[in-house]
Amino acid sequence: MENTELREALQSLKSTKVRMTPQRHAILEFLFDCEQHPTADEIYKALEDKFPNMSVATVYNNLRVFKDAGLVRELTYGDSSSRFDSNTSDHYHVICDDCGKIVDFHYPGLDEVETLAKHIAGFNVRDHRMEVYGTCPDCQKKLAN
Amino acid sequence: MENTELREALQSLKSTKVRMTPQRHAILEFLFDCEQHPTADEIYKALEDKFPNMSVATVYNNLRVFKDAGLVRELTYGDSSSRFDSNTSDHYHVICDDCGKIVDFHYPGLDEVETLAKHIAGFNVRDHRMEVYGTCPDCQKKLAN
DNA sequence: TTCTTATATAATAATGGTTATAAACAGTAT
DNA sequence: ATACTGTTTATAACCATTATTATATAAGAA
Ligand SMILES: [Mn+2]
Ligand SMILES: [Mn+2]
Ligand SMILES: [Zn+2]
Ligand SMILES: [Zn+2]
Repeated sequence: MENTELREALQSLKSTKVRMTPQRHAILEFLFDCEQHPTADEIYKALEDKFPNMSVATVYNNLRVFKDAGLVRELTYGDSSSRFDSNTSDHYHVICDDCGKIVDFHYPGLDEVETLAKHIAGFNVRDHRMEVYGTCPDCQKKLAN
Repeated sequence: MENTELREALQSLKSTKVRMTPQRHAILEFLFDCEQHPTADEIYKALEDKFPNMSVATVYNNLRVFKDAGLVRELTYGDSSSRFDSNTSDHYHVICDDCGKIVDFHYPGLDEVETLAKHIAGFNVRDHRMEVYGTCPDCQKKLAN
């Protein structure tokens, strides 16, 4: 089965000045097929068989294009690499401190928090970020040995 | 009035192998006096009059020492500089997208979120992170002009 | 189809926050 | 005094990301 969301993403890019190149298509396809949340370098390495001459800058450039078009979200974590998420619907993440795994986590939006921040701090609230940290089941098993 | 929390922090360092140096004391004092959430470089610049020869590595080294001792918390934001918070009590932050200002924000801990993450994802949950983003009152005024 | 040109790619250099290294230094214990 | 341990300073290295620029190409026009 073809990926519907990928088709929609390609369609939405057509309506702008953005041209479709084989590299761009492959990066977008990988992102939408990918269940995990890959880094730029992971995307680069995953495609090096198909595009042995692709520059890492091309990956970064395209990730920015996709981000600006609202097709992917960037997840940032301190000094380590950003991760990219083609799922732009509202969801949170649970992150393993040991292996770095990122698991999607659905939870009703924290509207109340945003409202309170608006009232207490006087901010014009746009967004919020929430993540839960801990040890994933796999790493729990490994640690038990 | 002397800063009680600073005294307690100094006391807790004494009980370890950590030695007290003038630089270390000044960095810790600055962090506890500072109402904002300074970057390493801001601390470095704030102390360059008192310690014209201090290395920026000394600031980073000490921030790590304090972090390991549980005296300060590091707030990370993607590719930009980390910020450091001497307030280790439970609180959240509201952050201005325009000027970068970080405002403390008290809210009952999101225990429910942690519990759900544990049940749904099977994680051994350790903690969580939550931030609200928007435009601060000052920047709202500036934008209104 | 061929032409045109704005956009994309690839190769490489630059950036900037942070960390590593190593020599000099400063307390403390023996 | 000497040895020991931890600290500072200066500097180099690291590494993810971005900037630069010459070359290539996608896509609309002719
Ligand atoms: Mn996700
Ligand atoms: Mn704070
Ligand atoms: Zn894990
Ligand atoms: Zn602001």
